Amino acid sequence: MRERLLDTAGRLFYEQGYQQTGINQIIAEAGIAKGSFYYHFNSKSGLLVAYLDRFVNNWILGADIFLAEIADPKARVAGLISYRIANQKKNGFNGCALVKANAGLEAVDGELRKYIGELKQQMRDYVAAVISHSGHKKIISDEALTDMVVLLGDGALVGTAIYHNTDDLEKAVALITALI
Amino acid sequence: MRERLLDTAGRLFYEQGYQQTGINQIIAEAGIAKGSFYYHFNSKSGLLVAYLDRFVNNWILGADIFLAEIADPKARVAGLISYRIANQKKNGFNGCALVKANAGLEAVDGELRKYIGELKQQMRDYVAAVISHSGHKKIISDEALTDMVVLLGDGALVGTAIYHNTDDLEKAVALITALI
DNA sequence: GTCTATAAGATGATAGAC
DNA sequence: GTCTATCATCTTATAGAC
Repeated sequence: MRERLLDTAGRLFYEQGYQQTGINQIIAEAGIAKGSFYYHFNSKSGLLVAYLDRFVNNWILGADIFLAEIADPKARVAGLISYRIANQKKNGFNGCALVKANAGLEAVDGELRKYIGELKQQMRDYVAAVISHSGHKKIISDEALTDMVVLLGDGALVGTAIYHNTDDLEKAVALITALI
Repeated sequence: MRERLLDTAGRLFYEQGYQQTGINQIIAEAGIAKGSFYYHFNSKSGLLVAYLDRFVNNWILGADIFLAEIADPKARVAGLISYRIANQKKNGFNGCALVKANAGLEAVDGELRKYIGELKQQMRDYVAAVISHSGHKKIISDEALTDMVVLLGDGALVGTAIYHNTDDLEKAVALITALI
């Protein structure tokens, strides 16, 4: 039941946004009563935290699987963006789940925003690890390349969420490929 | 009155997000009755469109003023990001208004998302114009540099909205400076 | 652990007086 | 053009039966 709620809520949060998705819709689509929902989660924002946590875990696990297919360690750096392209094609071009969740919070809620920042840092650490094992051309430093991949990736996902295509992500792949 | 509503709503939309801001709060802070609000705007999303339109106009006007202070046309390319740093410091580190508004819409509302895409294109055209007059080193093409500036800028604003600082934007300045 | 019924309040929007 | 009063609906969350 808890898993079913997380699945349904995750899908709706990502497609519609956190604020746009009400408890009523979540329980209706999951086929679960309201009382049961509040047995498993203490509040709507508690559900959001659980969802974001699972999202980042799955993102890293999925990246491991995706990059394992790429033999050349240099190509894996560009593969970090290709992975995002694959994710977007699979999940409806709604951009980054963390960014979308962050935009759906009041400016007041610094606690939750801080937590999102920590999750984002986990993703950045993963990117940095891939780059450190890549043996790239060192046109720019490891750190600068990490900035490049993270910032270009996030910027391109912004375009993805607005235009509902992967054009910007493909531009990002081209820009990064020239540097590795 | 209409201007006062736009000012108040714009500030609240940007600080809190579109969905988080109710008509009641807008009219309370603007000191205007609900009936008067609906005399000036036909709906809440009508107000959003007017606000976004004005935002992009002001963004371009502000960029003109900001870049006029920079003598070297090459330095103006990096100045496009410095401009965003100045904006964020002035307005509370909430990222890009268009991105934030887009995240606050249902997936269903394709019409409004398309309009946001057009506004975003106006900003990109402005960036492309600055670059075409910059006489940069041509390490990469005009088009690739435009992608770079737009995507790095948007990506860095994502970090700004999450961490409430300009660290990522300053990294973007460094990356771009190395290319011009 | 799941359910139904309900609470208290906020939401966007409208009607009609002045 | 601005106001007050009101509408139906939706929101998150709780109480208590089974």
